[in-house]
Amino acid sequence: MVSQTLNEIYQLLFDRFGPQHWWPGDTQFEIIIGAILTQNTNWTNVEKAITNLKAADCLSPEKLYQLDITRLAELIRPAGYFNIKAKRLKSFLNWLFENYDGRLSNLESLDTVRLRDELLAIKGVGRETADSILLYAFGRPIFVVDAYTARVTVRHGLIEPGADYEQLRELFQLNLPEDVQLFNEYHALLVKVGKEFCRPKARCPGCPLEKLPHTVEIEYF
DNA sequence: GACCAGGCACATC
DNA sequence: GATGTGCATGGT
Repeated sequence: MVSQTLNEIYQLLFDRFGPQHWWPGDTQFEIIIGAILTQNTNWTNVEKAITNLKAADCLSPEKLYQLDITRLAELIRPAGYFNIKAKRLKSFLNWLFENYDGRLSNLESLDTVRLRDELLAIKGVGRETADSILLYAFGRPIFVVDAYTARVTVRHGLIEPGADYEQLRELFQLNLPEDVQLFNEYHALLVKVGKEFCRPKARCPGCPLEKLPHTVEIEYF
């Protein structure tokens, strides 16, 4: 039973690592900015960029909307891909101001499917970024998939190699209760175990999931 | 010095 | 629809 295995994995991870307190961020807006900045980037680099934005007093929708894009790129430089990410942050803010008066509170009344579709229409916001925003900034019951999610589930035979993003998201959403706090903690725990043990092309001694069957050889993923 | 990191858009086939 | 490439800093 898939749901049973998913529950077992969650318990093993939670028992080992405990609560992860995600998303690291003080405000709804900071969470959204972090979600864009962390694309294919280590979180410690994102923290430096966010620190710069705070020091420049630019971490609000109004300030960031008005900030010169060249200046914005300078501030977020430590997060890498700074030119493209400056554009992506601007495209989010342009959407917010042109359609919702620059107010995140105006998004709360949208249903989750509508909000997801609108986020995905923004250049620079893909599935993982949109779903991170939905779950961690808006508290919607959407399971966030990332490279770690794929690696762990493939290695333990829960899904076939090559499964796409939506298949992975359905694996969790259809086999777990629709619980925002569970989705929050589960995704964070998968990132934790991915960073510390379930790494590319590496065996994982000491991994909390070590005793579970591995149906896919490490070399393949 | 190589490899990796909490992706995405775009070109090409 | 699948695959390849550019984007870039900082830690291991």
